[in-house]
Amino acid sequence: MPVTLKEVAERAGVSRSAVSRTFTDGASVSDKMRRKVEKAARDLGYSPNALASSLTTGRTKLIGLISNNFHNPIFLEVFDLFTRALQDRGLRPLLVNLSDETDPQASVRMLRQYSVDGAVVASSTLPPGFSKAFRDAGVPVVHSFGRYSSTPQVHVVGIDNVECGRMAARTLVARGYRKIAFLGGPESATSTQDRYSGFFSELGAHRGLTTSYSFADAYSFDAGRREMLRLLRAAPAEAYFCGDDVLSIGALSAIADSGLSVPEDIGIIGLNDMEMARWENINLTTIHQPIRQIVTSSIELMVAMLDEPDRYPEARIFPCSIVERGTLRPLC
Amino acid sequence: MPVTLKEVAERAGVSRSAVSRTFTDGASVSDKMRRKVEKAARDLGYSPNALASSLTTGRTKLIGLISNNFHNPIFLEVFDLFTRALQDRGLRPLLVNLSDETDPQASVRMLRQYSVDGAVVASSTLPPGFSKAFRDAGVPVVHSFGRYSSTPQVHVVGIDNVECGRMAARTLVARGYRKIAFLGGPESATSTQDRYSGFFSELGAHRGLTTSYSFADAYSFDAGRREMLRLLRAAPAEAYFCGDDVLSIGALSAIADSGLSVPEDIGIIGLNDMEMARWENINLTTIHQPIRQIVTSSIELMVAMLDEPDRYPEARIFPCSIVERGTLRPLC
DNA sequence: CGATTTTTTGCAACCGGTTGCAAAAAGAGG
DNA sequence: CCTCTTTTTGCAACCGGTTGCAAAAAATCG
Repeated sequence: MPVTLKEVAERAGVSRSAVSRTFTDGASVSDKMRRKVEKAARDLGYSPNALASSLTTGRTKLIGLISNNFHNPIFLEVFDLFTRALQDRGLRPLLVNLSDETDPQASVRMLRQYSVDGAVVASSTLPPGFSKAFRDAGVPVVHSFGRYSSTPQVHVVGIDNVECGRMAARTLVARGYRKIAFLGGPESATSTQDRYSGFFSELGAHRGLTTSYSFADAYSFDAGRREMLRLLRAAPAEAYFCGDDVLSIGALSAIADSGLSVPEDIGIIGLNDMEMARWENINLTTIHQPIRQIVTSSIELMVAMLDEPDRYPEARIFPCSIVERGTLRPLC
Repeated sequence: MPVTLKEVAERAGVSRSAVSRTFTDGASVSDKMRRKVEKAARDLGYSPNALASSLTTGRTKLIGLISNNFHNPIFLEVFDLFTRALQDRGLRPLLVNLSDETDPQASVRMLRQYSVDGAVVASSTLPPGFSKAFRDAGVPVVHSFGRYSSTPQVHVVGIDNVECGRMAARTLVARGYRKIAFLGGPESATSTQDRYSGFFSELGAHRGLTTSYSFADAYSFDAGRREMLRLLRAAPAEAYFCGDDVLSIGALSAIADSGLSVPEDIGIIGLNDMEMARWENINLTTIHQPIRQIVTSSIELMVAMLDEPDRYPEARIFPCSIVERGTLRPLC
């Protein structure tokens, strides 16, 4: 039983439009009127119904925030950054957990029912087709951490995973590793595929290497640990490029359990540069992904699209860099 | 430019009410009519505007999900569980990040503007007064992980933190530790206060102990690490009850860096039993907090309140239990 | 088959706001 | 003080749905 505009109008003895105008900025109201209305509103504890007004204005300030990764701590930081950035701009995140459901249409329908002004897909695993479905449905969308393409069909903000794969390969080769392996995230993830292809295309340019690969079934500590435990039972490689930092840290845990040590017995390079990577007892050599910039840029793009829905799709790709710590042997 | 009910009505050649009724379950529509309308709707790609209907029905199916902890990985799991549970029931989480803002009124106002059907406060740090503000504003609220009280003013679902403190104290004393300390989370957090008071009230019942305490400034790895590093520079205690598992793990990292070992030199007991706690290279002795049950129960309560907003407030407290692993010395 | 009951349908008002338009009020200028 | 502008205000229609009510249609029954 919240207070309505009509009640405020009656108490202030003015028309409903007058009340509406005092709460719409840019509308023409005299100071006298404004004071009268504000007084009445305060007395009654009125605050306008955002949803009702969205009916006529066509904007809800609701933004769908869609993710399918609720196991990788990096995403807690991502959620933190996204929600703050949205809130700072008066936008509201409607969170969608895609963990099981993966059909874009269901999400699109749901978000349209709630008339979201836009949608942010925050996932390094979903294919471009997923976010495309939003665009097709007329929902402004930006795909954060999505697959890089020189001809993107939707706005993409992220990194060039192929290049990261190459960078990892160059780094391992430079350290003199000859038996080199890729321990990827889920095989179906676009980020896994791209890192894989960059990694092996670069390795292919070098001779005398023994290479192999396998995939963890999720971007999570446990999956990395399990997969590394499995690898250790066979003959492990000299160095691994792990799909990301959580996989790396899971792998490190597995290696420690087996009595082997890093970097003496096995080298590890990760990707993300999450907070934990710099703990002294982890001290992970990794590729830094500029998460804050990606989030900030995604939101800027989203905001721009609110005014200009048909904005030409662009890819914003941020450079990554190697962070040298202690899980690879020194340069020879 | 989404399709509206009116357009569907015109295409099907029926009244708008007919269309509305086919999409409202429990409404009386003949099969013939239903088929006609559904056909037209399908042709046009219509789906009803949830916000418009909320105007008359008074329900948005929007639930505010409020948290101020975006640094503790345990909360990623909490978000995962909450969002799934809500989605399974056709409810939508509107995420509120309280990291900076801490005045309840601002959140209350915002969530009322969006006419949420209810609010879940997921925080072990916010005081009961925070959630009370929602109740006072007529917004059904449940405080998950909130402070236990025998006379709760709002629905509270969680654990008895005082009892957990006692449990930790009993465990440490039983292992023969005499120099015992509390490494709490933020001092202002209700969970910290309760764990502290339970811990020391139990210790007080034993003689010959040396006790001390300090607080980390957040429930995060880094804060735990920093605080333990500080403690190690002075004379550390024999055993620590850490505010929660992330603090424990941060502390373990600090201890490892200092060349000391666990449990030989220092004992640690945590609280939460997060996934990482059972990694073999961490192997943290801790107190298990039944997160899934807390979340499930919170949502059940929320759903019940949607039908019965004035339901008498209750506290649902779940028992915790010690999980013995390797960070305390064996029982003597 | 007609009368009676039950089901289905459409009308019109309403939910809580916004907004184009014209009338009313205020200000400017002579 | 009277015009002419400019600003402020209210009316009424509209946004996309829902719902009570009464009329129309269908079903039941003797």
